Order: sequence, then C-alpha cells, then structure tokens
Amino acid sequence: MKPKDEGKIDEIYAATLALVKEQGLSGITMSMIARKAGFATGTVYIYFANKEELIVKLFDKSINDYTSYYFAGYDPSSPFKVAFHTIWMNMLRYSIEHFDEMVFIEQCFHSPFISEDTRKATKDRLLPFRELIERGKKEKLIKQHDASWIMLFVRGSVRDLVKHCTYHQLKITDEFKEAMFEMCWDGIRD
Amino acid sequence: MKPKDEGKIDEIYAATLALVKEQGLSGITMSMIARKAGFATGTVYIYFANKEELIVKLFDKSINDYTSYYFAGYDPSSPFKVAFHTIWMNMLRYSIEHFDEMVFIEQCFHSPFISEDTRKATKDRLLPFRELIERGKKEKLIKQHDASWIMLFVRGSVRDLVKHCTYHQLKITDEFKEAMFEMCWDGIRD
DNA sequence: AAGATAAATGAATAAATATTCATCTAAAGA
DNA sequence: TCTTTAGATGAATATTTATTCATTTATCTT
Repeated sequence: MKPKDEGKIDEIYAATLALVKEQGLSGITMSMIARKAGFATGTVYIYFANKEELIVKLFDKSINDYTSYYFAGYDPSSPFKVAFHTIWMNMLRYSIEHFDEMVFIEQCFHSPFISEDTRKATKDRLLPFRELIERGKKEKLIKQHDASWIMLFVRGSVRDLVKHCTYHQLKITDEFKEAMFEMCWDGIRD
Repeated sequence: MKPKDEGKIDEIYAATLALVKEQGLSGITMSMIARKAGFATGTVYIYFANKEELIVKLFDKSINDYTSYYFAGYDPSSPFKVAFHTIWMNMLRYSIEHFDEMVFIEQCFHSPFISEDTRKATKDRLLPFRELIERGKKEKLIKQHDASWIMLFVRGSVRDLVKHCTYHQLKITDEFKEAMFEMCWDGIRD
C-alpha cells in the first residue's frame, strides 16, 4: 500500500497561511489552497474531512506555535528585567517569523470557525507571562496596574509594529528592536 | 414616484458591520445582510451594485469616520502634551464607540476587496498626527525615534486594549484610561 | 515480479451564494 | 383621485465553491 505523506499536511498549512495573508479568510477556496500547495483539490480531502476541520486544526497548531515561541528560553528564576526582555523579544520574533500565522489567528477570532470558548481558552496560554508581570509588581519594578492592562499594553505595540513593518517592507533592525523595547519598558516601569 | 430612502444605506452599513464583527468578512452573505437590516435581499441591490461595491463604500466611510474622530477638537496650537492627550483620547474613544468599524477595517486590509494602493493611501490620513509627533521631537519632549515607530507604539496599544475589553465585557473606566495614557506617555517621553 | 492497498487525481455533483427580474407597493405630482 | 414612477419584494437563475467518486498511480508485502 501507499503510505500517507504526512509532510503534505504542512504544505497544505503553508499554502493556507500564505493565501490568508494575501486574501483573508474570506478570499480563499479549497481549490486555491490545493493549487497553491501543488496538489489536486481532492487530495486535500484525504488529509482533512472538510474546510472547517482544516481551519480549526491549523488554528490549534498556530496557537501552539505561538505559545511555545513566547516562552522559549524563558527562565523564571532569572532577574525580572532579563526574563521580561526574553519574552518581549520572543513576541517580536514570533510576530516577524510567523507573521502569516499571526494574521490567521486574528482572522479566525472573527470567523464562524472558532467559537467564543476557544477564543477565551487561548488567553490562559499566557499564564506564565501574567505570573511574571505579577512578580514584577511585587518587586516594585513596574507599575501597580492590573496585570491584564500591562500585558495588553506590551503585546499591542509589538503586534502593530510588526504589521506596519511587514506591509511597508521596512527592515527591522536591532536598533529598532531596542528602541521599541525601551519604549515598552519605560511605559511599564515604576 | 417613490423616493429612495437614503437612511436605508446606513441601515445596510450597520447590519454589515454587526455581522462582520460576529462572523468576519468570510462569514457574511448578501441575504444575511438584508435580513439583519430588515429588508428583502433585492433591496440591497437598489443601493449597491454588488457586494464588492458595498464593502468598498463602507470601507471608505469607515476610514473617513476614523480620521475625523482622531482629530476632533484637535488644536495644533495648544501645548504638545495637551494636543497629544486629545488625539490619544480620541483614538481610544473611536476604538470603543466604533469597535465594529475598527474590526471591519482590519479585515478589509486582508481581503480581495481592498487593494494594496488603497491600504497605503490610508496611512496618509494620519499626517497631522505625524506632524505633531515631529513637533514633540523638536521640542525635546519625546524620544528622538522615527515618528512612525512612535505612532505605531501608541496606536498599537490603544487598539489591543480596546479589543480585549470588548471581548471580555470589561468596563473601561476613567481610571483605566488614565493609567493607559500614562503608560503610553512614559514610554515615549524623553 | 505480482498482487494488494491506499494515496492522488480532477471531472462531476451538490450545496451555497450572488444576482436578476417579474410583480407588487407606495409616494409624488397632475 | 388617478396616474406615473421608482422603490421593495422574494422566488428564480446564474455563479461560485465545497465535496465526492470512479479511475489512475505509487508503494509496500510476499
């Protein structure tokens, strides 16, 4: 018998992400995905029962990717600013290297494919970040605001920044990264 | 003869925005829009030649709304921090009061309806904000970074923050607004 | 090398959606 | 009031898109 080529799943995912970045979730069809991945339309249905399953599985994978990126190399026992810097740079790196995933996740949040519950569950994934913020508050290094407010403040700026740079093909230099980090840090520090 | 009821256009717009917020641009159909607005499907085609025209016109209107909101009551001759505060609060107010428009604009940027050129033209609308930032740099009140970087930093945090509050039905108190403004300001000031 | 099995194909079919249009109102002007 | 005109309707049609399936192809097992 001929074995399933599991690598094809990743090619289908990649094609879908590329198309969503270009056209949005509303602009893509199963045959476009197949063509972009280099297969016949029917092949996609060997790996996914239907369009919804494809979207939902890709969403799960994307959420996993993004969480593991955020906390890569994060050592909770290191000094607060070091730990914060690690996570901040990880956020930036994720947004740059997985820009299409980020766009896809955002689009899914406003789509019939992803439920309210799934969206809320996603927040829990950021628990380690929340704990770090709480620690920073306890150590009196950052402002005593609600941790959610601080997380939003930090993540929001990272994301919009990467979007802008990607759309305008601006190079994200180390100087730029450090300038942005500095603004974030000055914003939250006590 | 029976006159066209131009008020219907706004009802169609409102229905479209509401649906896009719930379902995303991918999840809406012309008959859904008509039903939500309380008309027959065909009625929508009296006011708009087709779906694309509806989306594009609503996009234009939304972009106009958002620019006029941003600069409402803005007096370029007032002290820098006052002027900045005005625009910042306007951004926040727009994001809150026209949340669905904001979501719609974002979705349009990744859709087949809006061209690359249109997207880029949108940036020019923020020229007065850019000029204000340049002035702040000249007066040595804020950091000497590229104005784009500072604009991104400011807008990104406002938007993500409103999204979060809307999704979680959190009340946006005056205390919250001031805390967020303070973080932004501390982030950019020299 | 031959048989068996499941993947791959893409044209055919089903389902969903956009758009039209014959018919029916409602308002304006005579 | 009557006529005229254009808006409103929603069922019918056209178009697009998802999904299936008979056929072909590739790989594994013996």
